[in-house]
Amino acid sequence: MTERPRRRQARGQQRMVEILDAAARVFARSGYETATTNAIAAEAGVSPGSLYQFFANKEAIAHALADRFVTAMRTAHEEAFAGVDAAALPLPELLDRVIDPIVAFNLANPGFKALFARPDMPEGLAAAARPIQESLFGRVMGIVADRAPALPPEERVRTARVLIQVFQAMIPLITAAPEPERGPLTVELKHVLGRYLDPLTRLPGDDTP
Amino acid sequence: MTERPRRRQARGQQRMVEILDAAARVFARSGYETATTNAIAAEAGVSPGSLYQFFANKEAIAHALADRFVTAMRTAHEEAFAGVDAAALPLPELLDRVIDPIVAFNLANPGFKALFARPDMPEGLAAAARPIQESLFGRVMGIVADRAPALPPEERVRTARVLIQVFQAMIPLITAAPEPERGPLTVELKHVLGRYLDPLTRLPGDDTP
DNA sequence: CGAAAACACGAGCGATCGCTCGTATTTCCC
DNA sequence: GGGAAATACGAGCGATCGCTCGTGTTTTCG
Repeated sequence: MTERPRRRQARGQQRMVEILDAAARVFARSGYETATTNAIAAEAGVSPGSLYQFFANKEAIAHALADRFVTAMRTAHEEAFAGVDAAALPLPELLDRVIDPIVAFNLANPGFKALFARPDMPEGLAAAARPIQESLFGRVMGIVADRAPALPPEERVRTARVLIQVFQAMIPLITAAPEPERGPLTVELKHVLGRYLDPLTRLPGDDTP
Repeated sequence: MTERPRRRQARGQQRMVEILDAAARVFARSGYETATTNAIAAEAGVSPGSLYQFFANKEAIAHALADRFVTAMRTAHEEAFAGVDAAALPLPELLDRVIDPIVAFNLANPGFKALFARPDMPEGLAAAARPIQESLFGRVMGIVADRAPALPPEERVRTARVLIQVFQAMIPLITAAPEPERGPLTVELKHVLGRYLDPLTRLPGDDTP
């Protein structure tokens, strides 16, 4: 039933990397559905037959690419959230610390959104992305809890959802913008999130500036 | 070269409406690429041959659907922006007046996002949606200009872009949410936009509450 | 009424795409 | 060196899908 995994040579592992690189480019250009496996093979400089020596089918390619992205994303998240004292840091600094690495990740991995932002994403792909989404949700929840401890849990969930949604919405605007516009747009993103979050961090009746 | 348009009977016009209704449902379920014309025909209770009596090809169906949505959207926008004195109205009231009708439109037209939010949208479709996007952009620009006249034009453009992007990002969160969550999420949307916009409406040094 | 146009049907054509298979070459390892 | 496994190739199979076409029915209109 299950085919035993084959022992990859160094050449083969290199090919797999090349194929995934090519797939990322093709998916970014055409989207998942429209991209053809033969086009991925051609982009990688490989025959269709060779491609299927390494990946069982099109979805397996996407899945391997997803795993690679998820790993890179996890690293970016760790960089973004590690050692950040959400309760003590001034809000602007906190936003800088958290947002800049994740924006940088999305700029460095242009295929990422093309693969994961699609509504017709196969279930297997969504499953691969879910742990990283939940991890992100947990971290944002933590920050909200640290900075707005008086907020009821239900509203805390809602706030975290809104923060993540707004953030993810601004990413394509930033990555698609020409270079000189990216900095100001990132500043605007921080304004949106910061001004949304700021009033929640004050207790009722507290009017310190 | 050009085929002359045929004179539609009442029965035919009714069929076209049914086909577009069916297409909206199928597109909403599967997305544009994955949806098959035979599935649309079946959903409409019509043979594939009949479908092509009314629409030249798949893209023509999407285009007609786009036109329908664009018209409905224009109506919703007019309802949202007409007779709103952006300079005089308190910000919360302004947000209520503008946001509620557009949210209602998106709730009433679930196929809309499925057709227009896709990255692989054919160019013809994007062209059909562009006038309405530009109209929306112009209206938001007007509001920003009314409420923050001191803002340099360049920043005004950026602000309008951000407002629209954030708004459109929150729409799927609201429409996908179960009913009891929609109200609170809409309130959050207004908070995000309101708090982002509020500081821009004050001149430097103005600290009225 | 009668002819022309519009409407309706559904089998199947042509093209595309994911994927296979037979074969040839390269690498590993004893 | 030599056999096995891994890598490489590309023509083409099978399935799917957008769309056509031949045929038959209903509506319109003079």
